[in-house]
Amino acid sequence: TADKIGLGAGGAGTSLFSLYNNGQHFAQPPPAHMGITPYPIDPKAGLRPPVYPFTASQYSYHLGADFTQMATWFTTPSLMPPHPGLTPPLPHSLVASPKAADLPHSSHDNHRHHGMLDAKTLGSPHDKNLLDGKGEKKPHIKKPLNAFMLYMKEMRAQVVAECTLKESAAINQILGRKWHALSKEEQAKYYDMARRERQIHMQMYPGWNARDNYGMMKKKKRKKEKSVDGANMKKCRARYGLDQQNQWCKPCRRKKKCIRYMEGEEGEEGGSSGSIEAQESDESDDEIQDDNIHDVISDVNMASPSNNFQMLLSPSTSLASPSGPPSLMPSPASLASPTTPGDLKEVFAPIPPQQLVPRIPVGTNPRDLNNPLSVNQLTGQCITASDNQNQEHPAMVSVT
DNA sequence: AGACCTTTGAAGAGC
DNA sequence: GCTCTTCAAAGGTCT
Repeated sequence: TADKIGLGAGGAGTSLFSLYNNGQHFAQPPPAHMGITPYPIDPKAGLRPPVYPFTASQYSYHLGADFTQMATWFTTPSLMPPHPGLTPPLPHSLVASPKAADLPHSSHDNHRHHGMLDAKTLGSPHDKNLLDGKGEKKPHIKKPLNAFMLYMKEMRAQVVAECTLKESAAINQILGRKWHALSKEEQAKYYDMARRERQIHMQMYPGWNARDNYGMMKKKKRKKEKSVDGANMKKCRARYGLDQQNQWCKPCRRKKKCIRYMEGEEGEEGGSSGSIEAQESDESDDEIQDDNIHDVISDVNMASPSNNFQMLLSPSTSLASPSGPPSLMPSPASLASPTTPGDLKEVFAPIPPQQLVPRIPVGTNPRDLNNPLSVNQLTGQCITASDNQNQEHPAMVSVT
């Protein structure tokens, strides 16, 4: 049966794992430049298990308790590998989620290791994703993971372990910064992995199209579109760019819905919102000033995230621009043209080395990474509880 | 229960 | 060719 499903010990001769690692074991400690501490020791369980979710165990083909499920799935004609003689390793879109595999209290840990298809990945007969409009089964084939997704899978556990943050949104921000901090060579490793994922995915599902999965999140999209800061605000931004903000309509400058774009939308939300002039002038000065502060903060983050500038006035919202680039770490693109509007100097000041910034207890607002206490804004590293013990300045924490 | 948040990259659609 | 949109993972939080 193993041969039948293409999971023989030899498989294609070389496991994806060994391909990815050029023969090196993947569960090595990460490069020192990542600044990751060695695996902490769990007093109860001893050494932590390897934090890489897709180490050898995931890319070699252990047959365990879920084997029957795998066999059933793989022997489904429509899901069989396209070429009988081809025995491709499983791409990430088909292997077990570490969530299921790494459950600390799993009743059969030894059998639920990585590399096995789980119900979530495969979809159960009751999974609504498997049913098309006619009630017929339609397997949901997930997209192959891209380089960053592979990196996230690998590094998430480490970041979570060394950080008090637990929310994925916050963790992902850290991971995003760490990703940018990787060397080209390090990133190339993940790009290569992603490329192989796509190749294998393509071999297994020749007819699959990314478009097939579209619509899954349509609900979300519709809800987002209704929000005030929807994509429409990008219209003037897209049209004129950040360099010509004087050309933007007033609502756009204030992160409101673009009235110029709304002119083209017949009778939708724009029609009931009153005239353009009214929209441009019917708010109080206080509101405008308040908005401008938020805009300034947001725009600086977007226009020059690399600047060595510290936000001294924080908007009430945690992140200035959900769709903007990473605002706290330099990005390669932003390094090329660091600009900061001169009129922002009253709001922003350069951070001298070792400047003390107000400390807020770790975990107060875990999602707020503009909050310097959650993350070292220059390194992307978490500020841990132990960092948060500046005796000289109990209310401050040093940022280097 | 399910949407949201947040990240980057791939891929498709539309212009 | 460019821009925009969607979806991959994750899990705590919110509705």
